[in-house]
Amino acid sequence: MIEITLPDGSVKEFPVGTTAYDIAMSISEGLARNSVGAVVNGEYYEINKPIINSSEVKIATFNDDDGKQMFWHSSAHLMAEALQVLYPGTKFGIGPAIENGFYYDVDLPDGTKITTEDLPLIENKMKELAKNNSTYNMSESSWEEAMEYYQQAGNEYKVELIEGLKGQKITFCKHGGFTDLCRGGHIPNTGIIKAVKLLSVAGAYWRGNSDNKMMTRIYGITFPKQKMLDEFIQLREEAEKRDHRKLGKELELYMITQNIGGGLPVWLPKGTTIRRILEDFLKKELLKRGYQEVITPHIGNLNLYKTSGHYPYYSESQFSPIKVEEEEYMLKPMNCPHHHQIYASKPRSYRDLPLRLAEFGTVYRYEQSGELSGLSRVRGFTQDDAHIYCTHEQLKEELINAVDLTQLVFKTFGMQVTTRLSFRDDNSDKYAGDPEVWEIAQKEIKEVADMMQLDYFVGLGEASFYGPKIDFIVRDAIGRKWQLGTVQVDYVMPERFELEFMGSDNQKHRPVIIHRAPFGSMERFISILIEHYAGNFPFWIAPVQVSVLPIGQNQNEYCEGIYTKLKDLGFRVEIDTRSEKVNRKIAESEQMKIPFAIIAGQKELENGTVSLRQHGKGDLGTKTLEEIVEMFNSLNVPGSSQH
RNA sequence: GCUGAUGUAGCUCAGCUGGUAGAGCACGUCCUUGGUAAGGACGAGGUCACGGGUUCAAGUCCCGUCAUCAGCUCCA
Repeated sequence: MIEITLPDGSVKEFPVGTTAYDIAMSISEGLARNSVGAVVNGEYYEINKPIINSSEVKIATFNDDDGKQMFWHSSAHLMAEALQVLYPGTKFGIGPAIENGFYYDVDLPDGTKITTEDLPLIENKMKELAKNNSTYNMSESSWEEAMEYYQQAGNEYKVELIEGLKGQKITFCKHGGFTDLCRGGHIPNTGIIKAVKLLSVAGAYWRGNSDNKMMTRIYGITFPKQKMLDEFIQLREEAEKRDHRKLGKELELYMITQNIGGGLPVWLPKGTTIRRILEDFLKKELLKRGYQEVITPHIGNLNLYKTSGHYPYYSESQFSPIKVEEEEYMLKPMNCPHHHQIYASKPRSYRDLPLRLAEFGTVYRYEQSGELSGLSRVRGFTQDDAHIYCTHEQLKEELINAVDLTQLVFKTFGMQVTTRLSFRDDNSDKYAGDPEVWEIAQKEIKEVADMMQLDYFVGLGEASFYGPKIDFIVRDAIGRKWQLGTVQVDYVMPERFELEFMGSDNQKHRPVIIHRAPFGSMERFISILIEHYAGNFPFWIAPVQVSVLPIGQNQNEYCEGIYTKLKDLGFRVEIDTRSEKVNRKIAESEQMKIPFAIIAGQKELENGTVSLRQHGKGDLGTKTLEEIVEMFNSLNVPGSSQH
């Protein structure tokens, strides 16, 4: 007998060679019916794979992440089988489960191309094959046998994968007429895949390396029930409505025109208002926290960037230098070197530190054309940048302050973030500076993260070339991840720019630099903000807070008075005196997602009152202007989530 | 930059297998002065992304370029 420990901690005895299915049955028939596989000591097991030793066992169903992974991994096999039938000679690369579904990278036979139009065909073949209820059968062979198999099959991709598994037993998975190199962890049979949707087809470099051949990647998702697929599709459609590129146009926040240039967003009046509100909010915080604001030019001498090392390190992603009177200038790709010049402009004493220089600095980077996307990825953007020059002793406290400010920003806007400690990859030579100093910097960052009880993960190889970072990452409406805020430790630039301060010991010392930007880029932050609120900005951010709508032209004058009063009080207000019906005016006010509409007809004019309507909620009834102003004042504070 | 898809009026989109461009909204003028999500009439508006080619004839077919979208690579 062996002992099986279940997730709730209970331990049961089973005979040697029992299966997850037997264990599930012993709990309930329903669980057994819904189980798609099992996690045995952290490894994925098929439901019928014998368990030999005492183990921790978790039964996986489609309702948990492990179950989904097995389901989608198995679905990738099914898609591969369909592709093999439809496009004989296809070579298969890798086909993993991902967060929402799966993909398979394939190398199609010469002359074959798969486009979006072909996807339904493949879908149908998958559904057809699924109905065969084929089981996923695992088998094992020696490394040499496996190698020979794929060498004969002429599949250089699998050969490469097997090379990486030298000396190990190789496992295969076979279902229907398809055999694949596979570690294991499958659903009981193809028949439980009831709903199939192939989502997109795109190119993907083999092994993620742009020097390698580009394969065809097909993304798909499957479900055990059609209803689940319907819900998934509906959710996706809802998400697309939040897309900032769509809302940005509809709400007249920004535009991008080729006449100015791709990736160079133009802020329209309403978008500019939002941006100014965010800047005002942050500037106030910065002053409280001892920052000093500076302004530096948009271009700088190329020598600066040679000193910093950004040029030529990033020369591929910078605009070409501009030659003027025998000197070369760069559109600044970052603000740091300019701030370092301010630091270096006079002798500094330890008494001056920490010196915190802040700038909403606009930088220009040559991003590859295929990368540009709305406000998220652009060629010109403004960082809410600052550089903190401090002593080593002050570093931790300053890091804590910087992280705290970043957290305040996300809290103020109610945004969910994940935190990444971005560390160096020891196997890479892209980093500047002494590895030992890196170790220290990373240790300091980790200590701060622990001290502040950040819920973080470590990203190796995610550091910048001059130092480790704490990055704050959010998702956009369609699930893509973007880095927003960042706090970085830098021992390299003080060396390169020979920054110094006079210590209390009358000796010269190097300061440490913290680079930090809570919003990150104003453009990207606002793109996320638009999607976060689905364009329904809270009152304090809304570019137009209230629209005044006279019912008939007889009330235009009365409404002008209200409009002027609100405007004088500092509210962002619009008035619509057109000879349109009030329904039309309301519709347009709602469509522009303006938080409130003040409506006045003959009745209100005679009583000296107004009627108030809230966006998305409807008529709030008759009020006096005083009541409304009081309410608006209470809503008009940073961090207020009310609309 | 790479792979694939797409590009028609300010916006959203129609335009079947080639036969000389349409709708709704927006815009302008006029009528209408209305009670909580779109009142009516008329009008103006397009080198069908751009450049070549095939054809008697190209928005439609072919090639190239540019841009947008999805993904890959990259991201100080």
